[in-house]
Amino acid sequence: MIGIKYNDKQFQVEPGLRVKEIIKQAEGGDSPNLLAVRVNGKLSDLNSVVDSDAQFEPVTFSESDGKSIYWHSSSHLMAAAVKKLWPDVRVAIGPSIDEGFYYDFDSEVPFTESELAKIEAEMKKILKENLPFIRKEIRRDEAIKMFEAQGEKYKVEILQGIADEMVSLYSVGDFTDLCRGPHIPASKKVKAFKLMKVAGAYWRGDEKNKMLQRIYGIAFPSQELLDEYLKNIEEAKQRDHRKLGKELDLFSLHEEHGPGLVYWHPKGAIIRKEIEDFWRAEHLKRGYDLLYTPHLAKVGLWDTSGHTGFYKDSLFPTMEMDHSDYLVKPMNCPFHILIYKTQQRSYRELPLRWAELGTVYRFEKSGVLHGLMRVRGFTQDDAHIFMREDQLDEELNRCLDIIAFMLRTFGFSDYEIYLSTMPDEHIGELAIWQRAEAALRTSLEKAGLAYKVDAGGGAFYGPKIDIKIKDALNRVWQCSTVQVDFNLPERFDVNYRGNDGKDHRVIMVHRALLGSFERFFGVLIEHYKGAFPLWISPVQVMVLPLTERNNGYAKELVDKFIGAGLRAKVDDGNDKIGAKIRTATMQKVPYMLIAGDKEQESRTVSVRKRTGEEERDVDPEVFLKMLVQKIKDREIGI
RNA sequence: GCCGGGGUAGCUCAAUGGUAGAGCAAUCGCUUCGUAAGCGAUAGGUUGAGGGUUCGAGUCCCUUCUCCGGCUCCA
Repeated sequence: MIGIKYNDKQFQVEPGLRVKEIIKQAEGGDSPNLLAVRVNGKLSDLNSVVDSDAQFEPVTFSESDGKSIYWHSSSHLMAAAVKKLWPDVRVAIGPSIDEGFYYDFDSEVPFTESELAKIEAEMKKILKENLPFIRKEIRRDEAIKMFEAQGEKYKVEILQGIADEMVSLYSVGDFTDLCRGPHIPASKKVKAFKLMKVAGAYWRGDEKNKMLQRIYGIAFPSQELLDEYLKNIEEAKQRDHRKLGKELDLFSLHEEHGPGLVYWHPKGAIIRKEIEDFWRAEHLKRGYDLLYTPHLAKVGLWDTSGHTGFYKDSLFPTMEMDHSDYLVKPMNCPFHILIYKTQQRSYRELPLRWAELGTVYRFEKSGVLHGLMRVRGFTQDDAHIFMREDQLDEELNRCLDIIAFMLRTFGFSDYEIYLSTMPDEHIGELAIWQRAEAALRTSLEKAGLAYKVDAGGGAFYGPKIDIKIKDALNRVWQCSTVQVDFNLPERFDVNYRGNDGKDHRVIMVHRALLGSFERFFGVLIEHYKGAFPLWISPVQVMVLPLTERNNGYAKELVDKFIGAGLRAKVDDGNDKIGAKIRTATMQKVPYMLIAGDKEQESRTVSVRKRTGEEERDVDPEVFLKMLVQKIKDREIGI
């Protein structure tokens, strides 16, 4: 007999029993939510056999390991269905992902909607049959032979990269796949699923390799959970900045006149202006100077900076004028360096913190453009800090502090921070890298920001911190960045005169808080679903006269608010009050002031928020003062 | 750039290879109304562009631009 501990219950069983049988004994029946177990902390199948003392912990869908097992098994089931329908299709890999699963197939048949429907139907059959997942361990060379015989060349390639002598296979029905596992015990555990989309994906993620067809899917233990998931996706789509940008008249793109180039409409432009004003004021407060630099420079400057070499593919082509070639700037840094080098700099004047809202152009590949998030022309809220090495810690702290301040002001709390360290190919001494990485690390910790380390993910010229914000569909976009640069100071020979009378190399830090105005605007639109905080709302107050008789009083009110520096408008159109409210609410105007005969008589207003709350008999003067204060405080709520 | 799917009125979408339509928005008129859509009329199109097949193309074929979803990339 062996000793088993499950859910704090201790008991004795025969050796050689399957996990699920042991648990059945322990629980006195089936545990329908159970997907797998941890045996002494290690994930294991319910079908596995136990012959020694062990401690079991249940794994269910409610935890992340449970989800990944569930989705991984679902991907096997999908592959089983595909192989049944098209035996000639070759399978590549099929993991679980953050939300759901995918499987990559090499198929002559292009998978379209109708194929997805067929696969779904076949999967349903497989689920009904309740086929068990069976694990088998065999020698690696035997596995290679087996997959070679089946023509599964991708599996063979994977196996050739595995060092272990023994590998495990999982079979479900007729479909056997190379897999570490664990898996759910049988196909019936998957209650509700949907194949979401099909997309191309390169084998092993390398664009030189063949493009495979990747089918994405999602699965849940109940139809209700699936419905809820699909509903959430629909709701997220309602937040898409491209849709809201049109509906709220914020910006446009004109593909026929240049993809990836953004036109800011009046309502978008006023938001940008507010953010810019705030940004500039905050920089001046924090010891930055502001710069303006040109949009073009002769090719020679970009040869020195290295852009014509390293980043050739993303530059707009040269313009020739009077026998000289010019390039539109993809970055601001070289210009700031040129300004730095107009004088012999002393150690006494460092650090120099130079900020610019610099508009740059990069020729991004056609397939990567995405609304405001990935564009070809954008304005970076860029700054370069030139400093002595002994100032590094202090300056990085200041960078992180202003980043945290900015993100907080705009109401962001859901973001990911990465510290990217030295890659294999790099320039600069190991000592200075370590020094800079340690400085970045301590500044993050000092700012109280949780971060992940992306080992080897730094740029060749220095380590960096990236902050990524999520969009409505959970895609992450980089906004803030702090990068230490050992490269440009070398290339441009950027120095200062030290107190020893000798020249020393400056340390240069690039940093952006918002990243680009375009991307940040896109993220803001989605974050607020277009219902912006009062201080950046394009129209802050909409006055709605009830009838024509009240137009005069309404205009009087509007003038009062405009006079106090607010953005107020009147809707004196020929609509009923309900329609006017509907229009203003859909435009996400924070406050509607309803002015009818009663209000006009008593010199009051009726206030309605875009959220639907109402308040009658409000003194406009008091209301105005309250709004002015909220704007001054940059309050996020209204 | 690659794979798949799209591009029809300002917007959102219809239209077995056989007369291009609807709703919203716009314009004009009526209506002057109490907290999320008042009524009627009018106007609006080289169906992304170019070529081809056909008696006939929004629809089928080719080229091209571009968008969407991914992949690769993102200094």
